Amino acid sequence: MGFDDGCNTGLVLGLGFTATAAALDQTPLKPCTTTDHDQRSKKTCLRFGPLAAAPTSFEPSLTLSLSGETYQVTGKMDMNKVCEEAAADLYRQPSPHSTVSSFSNASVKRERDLGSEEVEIERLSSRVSDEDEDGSNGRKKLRLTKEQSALLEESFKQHSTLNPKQKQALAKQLNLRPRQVEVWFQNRRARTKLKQTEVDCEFLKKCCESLTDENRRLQKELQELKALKLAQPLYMQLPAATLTMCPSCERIGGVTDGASKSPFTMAPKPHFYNPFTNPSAAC
DNA sequence: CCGGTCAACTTGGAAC
DNA sequence: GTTCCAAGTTGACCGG
Repeated sequence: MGFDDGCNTGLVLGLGFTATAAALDQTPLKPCTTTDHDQRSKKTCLRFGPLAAAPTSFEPSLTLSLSGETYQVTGKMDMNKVCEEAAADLYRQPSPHSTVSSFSNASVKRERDLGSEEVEIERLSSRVSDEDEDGSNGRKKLRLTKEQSALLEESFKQHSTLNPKQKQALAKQLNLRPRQVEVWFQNRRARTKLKQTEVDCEFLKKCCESLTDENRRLQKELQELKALKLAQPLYMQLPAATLTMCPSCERIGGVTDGASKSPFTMAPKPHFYNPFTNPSAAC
């Protein structure tokens, strides 16, 4: 049974969630299933806008209305700060060890995707050989050196995506194949997004907790107001919005709607007396 | 041995 | 058709 069932008190309790319009209107929070994008997997995910476009502030809100009077409670968290802290976590350095690796079996598609010039550069710049020591074609794990990682991170800070020219230049500078640079950036963006999702998730959890608390508090307040209302005279039990005062005779009028005979019935929409547009509605 | 990390891969969709 | 990217996966490697 609903908690407001059977008693038209005119009290309205609302739970809301608003975000700074400028931020959210470009990147709406979009819960989704991966079936949007990928029908191979049944896993679900929460997708948000990219890091740079993440909402900078959410304002969880809880509203309590008494016949048109609205009390609103909002909470605010600084997303920028949270994001910065999360990003800082990502900049740790991998421990350097062997940089020897092998070419993995490059796909036909990849060969096709690369321009001939790029393929040539890859061949020349690769630190690895086409063959493993034992002649097998299994892929070995490449670990980037500290310097390589640092430079890639530095570059990523400047722009999270690379155009072909930047990719070539960076690859040359790092003595890596352009493909490796490309893959590193792809993986780096994925990590950033993952981290951001975790941060967002934590944030939403906190919001949910605070709103639950606030909801509990307002429910209690609502019960108290209802109890108070029952103790009042009959005419005062009418929702405030349905009461009109005639400015000339100063008499209180009830609901004029013929469908609502009972003084306890709520008007579908709160009706406010406006002396300019609605002269003496009560009479 | 196991779980975490990360480079490399595959696939599919969007933009051109 | 080509290219780029996101999402998901694989497999090597490492530390506990």
